[in-house]
Amino acid sequence: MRPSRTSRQEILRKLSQVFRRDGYTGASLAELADAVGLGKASLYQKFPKGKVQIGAEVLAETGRTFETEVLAPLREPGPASVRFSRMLAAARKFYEDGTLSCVLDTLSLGEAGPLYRDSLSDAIRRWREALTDLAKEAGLSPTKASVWAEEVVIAIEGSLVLARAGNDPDIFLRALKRLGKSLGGMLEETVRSEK
Amino acid sequence: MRPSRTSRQEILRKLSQVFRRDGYTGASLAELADAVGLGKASLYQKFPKGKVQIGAEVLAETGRTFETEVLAPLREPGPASVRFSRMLAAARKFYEDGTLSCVLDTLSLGEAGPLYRDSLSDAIRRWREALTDLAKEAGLSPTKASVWAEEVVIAIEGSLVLARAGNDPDIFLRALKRLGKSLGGMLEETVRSEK
DNA sequence: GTCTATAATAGGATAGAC
DNA sequence: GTCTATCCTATTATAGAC
Repeated sequence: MRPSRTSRQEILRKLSQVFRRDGYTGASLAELADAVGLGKASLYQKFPKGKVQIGAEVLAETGRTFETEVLAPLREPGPASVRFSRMLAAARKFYEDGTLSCVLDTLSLGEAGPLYRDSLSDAIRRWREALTDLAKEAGLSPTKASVWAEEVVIAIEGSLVLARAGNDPDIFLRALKRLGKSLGGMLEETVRSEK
Repeated sequence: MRPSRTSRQEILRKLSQVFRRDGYTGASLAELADAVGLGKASLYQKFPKGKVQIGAEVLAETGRTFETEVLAPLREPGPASVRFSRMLAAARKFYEDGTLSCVLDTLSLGEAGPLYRDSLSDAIRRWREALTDLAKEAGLSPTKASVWAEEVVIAIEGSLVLARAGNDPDIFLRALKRLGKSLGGMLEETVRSEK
């Protein structure tokens, strides 16, 4: 039996919500403790190194969740367009229809940046690589595949920022819809240029 | 003589740097005071309502600067493609080659969001409108112009987030380069679909 | 494991001297 | 106008009871 393992995952997911709403500095230990329904002292029992450790473990857990829920569909069998659509649907859920920010954004600002730089860079790289692999498989040249992957990640991050700043989650949903057509569009262009 | 007016603008620009690096919560009064070379008490002389007022005035000043330095080129006479290129060059400078974040990002997180929502929404709307007007003038339909404008803003904001999170400002510069070709690309598509 | 209580420090804000 | 000094609160973190 391993109740503690599951429990820690659940705790980390609740903690991640606070970081994704308030950023690293804005997430106080009081809020973090409230989010998991514990006292501050109990958090220190679980994370002896305090807030820095909480952030690090939240990032690690968020990365695992993102891999299994959002990136996994890209690597499954089936047509590339379907796999990509599944990733977009999973992203929509992961970002709660544009109402929840990305840790790449909220945990890279200010003092948090230097703390988590490696973890953040890795997460970006993995996301881009999974998309690049899919695009190459779909028939794009390595160069075009890489560019397309970069643009997908940029569009998701940018629309999340604007959704939050403009208090308008629809901009995120619209961006996802357009992305759904972008792989096909890139392939058409490629075909056209080959004629 | 009005030395105070100019001086206040310079002060606000220095203050904005702190908000753009550390976010609202992360920008302490000590740091803000340091940035302008004054004591904390002197800041309260200039901004009696404290940090909330500093943020509000920084946003207003940043908005003015963005209008005159980045958006103004879009409204000047000349070919649309040239005006757009000038906006991109100005944006590159405004975001210091991808090393400085956007206030839309850093002043919309956590507690700052509710405080500055209106100002942030306005800034997004003005940016999008200026781009939409340019695109319509260039020959895009109102619908396509609006979509293109949205995608431009999204790409800039998204690439800035990734530049910061991945510690790789080049992604911002690459995004700007691709945007430079995007207006022409949209026009080509339109022409093709009209055939 | 979780709690109350409590340091110790940092942050926002003000008073009053100069 | 700017400073030093100070206040009050919030924040991070720890000690020790249960």
